[in-house]
Amino acid sequence: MRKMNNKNKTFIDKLRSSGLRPTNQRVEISKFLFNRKKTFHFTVEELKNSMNSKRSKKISTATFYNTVHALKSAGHLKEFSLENNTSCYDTNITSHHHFFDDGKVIDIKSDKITFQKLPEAPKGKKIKNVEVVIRLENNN
Amino acid sequence: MRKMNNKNKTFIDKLRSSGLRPTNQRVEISKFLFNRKKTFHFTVEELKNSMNSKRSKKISTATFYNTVHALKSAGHLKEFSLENNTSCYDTNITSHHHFFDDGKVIDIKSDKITFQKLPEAPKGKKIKNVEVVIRLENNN
DNA sequence: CACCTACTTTAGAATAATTATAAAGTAGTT
DNA sequence: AACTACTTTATAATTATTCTAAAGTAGGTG
Ligand SMILES: [Mn+2]
Ligand SMILES: [Mn+2]
Ligand SMILES: [Zn+2]
Ligand SMILES: [Zn+2]
Repeated sequence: MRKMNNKNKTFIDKLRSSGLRPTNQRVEISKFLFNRKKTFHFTVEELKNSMNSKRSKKISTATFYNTVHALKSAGHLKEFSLENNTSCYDTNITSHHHFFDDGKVIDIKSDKITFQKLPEAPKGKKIKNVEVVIRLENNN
Repeated sequence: MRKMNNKNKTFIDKLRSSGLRPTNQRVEISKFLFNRKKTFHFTVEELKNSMNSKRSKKISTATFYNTVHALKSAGHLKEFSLENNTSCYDTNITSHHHFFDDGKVIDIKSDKITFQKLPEAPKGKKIKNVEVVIRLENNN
């Protein structure tokens, strides 16, 4: 049985609401993802390397994938594809947009982009969300 | 030496301007891609299956990948990632946007979406392009 | 506490998309 | 016809991801 303080509360709740028991591995992952000032973007491989490089007892790849998937399904993470066809996860789950700058992904707050005109959804369909990617290149 | 008529001209030129000699396999691929009324979206696997199912002598996977990559590099195809992290190619190389409806990808003409506000690029950078994806779901 | 059972973790195998390799084929040129 | 460079292809390798099945762990029960 593991002692838990109020600071742990939020990220443990995210596990619970994802249908996951707060085991040690999952708590560490959820803490790493959510117990920080700024949101960020990561691939599962990056997450695994960041966390496991600091640990003696490594967390397995399958646990990273399973935990991230459950958090994503519960709506605690957003997922999108990078240009090299790998999944990138976003701890910022608010509706927002992105700059793609070479490998880097940078948030654009939702209110920084507004539309003058948007098409209607085809009949029988409705719009689930609208996401903008602005690709960057160097000046000159 | 292969007889060629004017109708072949355009898609053979796309091969030449991609640095590819117009061999039989490449001509057939380029013809399949560009010698049609409407533009379309495809994965390499779909392209390979569509073409090879009609042929006795199959074109190899590597030739599909090599040819598509060269056409893409020369700007005759656009590439983007589907939600399952596979590459989708677009014979419509004009700047435009997409509906993502389950597995289906539908073009949105550029003038159907206009912006009221767009963010500036970070210093040292400029905007290469702006692409919008509108995800659809069923009504009700 | 001892036990049960369901859930969890993990190493390793499997899969899927893509890329690399290297041998055999082909075409344009002399 | 012979030469050479480019091309095609089968197959192996790689990468990201998912699956499998065995071993580990945690709550609840008596
Ligand atoms: Mn890939
Ligand atoms: Mn994949
Ligand atoms: Zn983001
Ligand atoms: Zn398109």
